[in-house]
Amino acid sequence: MTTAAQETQVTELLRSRGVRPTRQRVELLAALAEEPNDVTAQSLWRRLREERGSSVGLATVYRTLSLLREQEVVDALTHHGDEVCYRLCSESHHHHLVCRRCHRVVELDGCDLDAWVADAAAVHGFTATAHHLEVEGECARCAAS
Amino acid sequence: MTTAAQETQVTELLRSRGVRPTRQRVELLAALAEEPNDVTAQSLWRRLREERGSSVGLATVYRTLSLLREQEVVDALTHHGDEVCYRLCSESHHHHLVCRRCHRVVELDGCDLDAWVADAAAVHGFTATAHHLEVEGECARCAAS
DNA sequence: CTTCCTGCAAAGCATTTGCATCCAT
DNA sequence: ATGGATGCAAATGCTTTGCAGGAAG
Repeated sequence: MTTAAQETQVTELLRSRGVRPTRQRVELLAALAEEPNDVTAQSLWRRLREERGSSVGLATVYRTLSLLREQEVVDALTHHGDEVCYRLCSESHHHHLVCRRCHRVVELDGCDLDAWVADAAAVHGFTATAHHLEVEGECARCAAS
Repeated sequence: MTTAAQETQVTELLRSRGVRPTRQRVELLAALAEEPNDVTAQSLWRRLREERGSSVGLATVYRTLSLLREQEVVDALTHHGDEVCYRLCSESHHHHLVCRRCHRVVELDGCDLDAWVADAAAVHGFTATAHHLEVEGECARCAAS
């Protein structure tokens, strides 16, 4: 459930990014904060309507997620190949570790690949500006079963 | 242009993966081999029809690319976010360096991140089975202009 | 021959957009 | 008040699928 405290926090987050905190945006972000894994726009929309009694429209979910991605409030992942998934992530540079069985996502903080990446890019005359790493594996729980 | 030698080479590649070398598949793979960068199914289809006089259907392009991806003959990339791009790549493990201005793609061979990745995964109880790194940057040509 | 492949057109689906209405400031 | 945001439905565009005819072994 969404508590008043959570709503306030989410509202502040939106304000701090210059995004007007409308009811729908606050609802969406609060719901996203409670998702343990990444979700598609469609699944988040269904959850909002069916489990949270929101009357938000699908188009608004898309518009809001797109806006939040631009403001770097959420990360957009594409590891399932066909559809885009969203996730509320830490603000610092990090990578994702995804379980290939249960799709659980864990954040890998403390990336120290910058030097390696810069070197590899320089070999080809490139100046590296960003990098994205995704690690696929099996989590302990799935490996045990 | 596609030479007879190229066609033979492409045909052998298909045979070696147990894929029946039909005319369309050979045409497609020969065309892909000449693409310097990654292409979408749509753009490859247009090029086949308009610049190579092929009468291949769009559905066949999708079907063939999908088949070749399963056989690991081509790599599927999603760096533009919305559409899937394909590319004929080296067979060994490698990563991609993409110019954010001109979208040129260079392969980064000799990845020695396995140890780093395995360690990072182990911290979270995961067993790493694969990893994908994409480096975004600016190529020398674009940086100069 | 027989099986798999292809082209075409139609269908499917995620995402975007137009527009009248509504809400936050 | 008033400009931006929303909901709905229609449109868009990539990708897949059904099916009759065609090619490969």
